[in-house]
Amino acid sequence: MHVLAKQGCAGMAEVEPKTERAERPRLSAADWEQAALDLIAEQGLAAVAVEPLARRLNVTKGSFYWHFASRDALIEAALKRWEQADVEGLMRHVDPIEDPRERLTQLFLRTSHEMRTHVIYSALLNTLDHPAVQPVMQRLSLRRINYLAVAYRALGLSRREAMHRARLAYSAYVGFLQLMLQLKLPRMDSEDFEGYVAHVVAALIPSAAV
Amino acid sequence: MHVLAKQGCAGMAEVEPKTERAERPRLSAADWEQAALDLIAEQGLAAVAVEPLARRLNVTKGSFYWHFASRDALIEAALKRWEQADVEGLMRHVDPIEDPRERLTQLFLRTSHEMRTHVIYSALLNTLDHPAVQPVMQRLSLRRINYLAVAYRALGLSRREAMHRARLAYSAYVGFLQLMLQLKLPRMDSEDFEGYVAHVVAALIPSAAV
DNA sequence: AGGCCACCATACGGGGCAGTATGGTAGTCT
DNA sequence: AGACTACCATACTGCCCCGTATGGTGGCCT
Repeated sequence: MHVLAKQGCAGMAEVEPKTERAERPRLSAADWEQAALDLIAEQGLAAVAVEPLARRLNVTKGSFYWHFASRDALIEAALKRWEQADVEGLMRHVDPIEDPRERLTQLFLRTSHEMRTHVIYSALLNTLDHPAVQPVMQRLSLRRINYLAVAYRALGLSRREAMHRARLAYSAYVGFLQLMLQLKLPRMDSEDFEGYVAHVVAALIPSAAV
Repeated sequence: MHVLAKQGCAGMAEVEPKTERAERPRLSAADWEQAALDLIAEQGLAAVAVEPLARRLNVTKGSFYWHFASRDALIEAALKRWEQADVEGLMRHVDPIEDPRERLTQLFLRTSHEMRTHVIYSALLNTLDHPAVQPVMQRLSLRRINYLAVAYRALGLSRREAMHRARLAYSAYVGFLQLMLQLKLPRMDSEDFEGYVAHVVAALIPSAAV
């Protein structure tokens, strides 16, 4: 019966280069969180169900409930991980830029290219009815909008103007995400896309005239 | 132990003539479609389930399956009805306006005030994975974007500029809907809201300088 | 008046997922 | 080597919804 003859005896038993099969995954909580985020990016939070997720990882839910108390616990952990990574990305790559106009421009350009965190953001926008999602998305969105408003203020706009412009820019961001990633409007080719981004930058970042 | 003494034995136990109870609704297919749209506006398409909907209308699903072959059949019918009404609204109130700048401005202002159709639009944006929703939303969105592009062309923009500006304006529309209706960002007071709309109009509609 | 039919209730079977209980196995430490 | 523990499988209950089958009732027509 036992077919593990070729398995345990070969000294250190290297990681089975061949038979693929089960691979003995041995998952950790972080693996589940990562898999959940992947699933959110691909199919939305609604697709994050325990049993399908377990099937995807070639285990059963008996495994899952060892690592997490419930589905919601997994979701909260995954969201926490994602939010943390998102904030760090902003602080590392954009915030150091001194000139506010350059900072805004780079923020727009960066956002238009880096995808993963925005794909998840877009997917989560469709599940705001979930109690764990709402507060995370609200924090994150307000933080970003305020970040924009501060930059616009530094460009010389009044408080109200800066706030309005920040809202407008962020709305355009959110809407574009939804139109492209969820609604799947006919995908623009690379050239057209760059043209659009340039248009947005020109339209939403006040010109040099102070 | 058994407390059902007062329950089963009372002869025929008439249907309670006094408590007004059911009101004898006698529903039609249109009633179901309307109720479905109401539910979508309130809680999204996912909440449109046969049994809950029937409870809401004080009937059982026995009634539903007389009018519709399936849940999806109801959804398709409701979406068709909604799309039709949306198109008619545009054609009746905005399209007659001659001057393109005035037409655009009125389109923005109207959109910012009339709510029902946009609430449904926003809710449906969260359920684009549903096969019946995707095509409707795609048609409707493309139609609106092209409508904007035509108006921008009439204002003197080039083809590409007009298309980009239309995409931007529509993205701002979609994003603002999501931020306000789904994410429920702190509701702006009426004055602030009007200020925002004015800001958007000023930023997205080219000034008189041709 | 009697019947037809639109509309509805009741009851049932089935499926998918959440969560629990409990037993199994493989790696590690001593 | 034996025990301990981390990780996983199996099997079960329960809930909620979809869809079907079938029987009931009231308004309308002739």
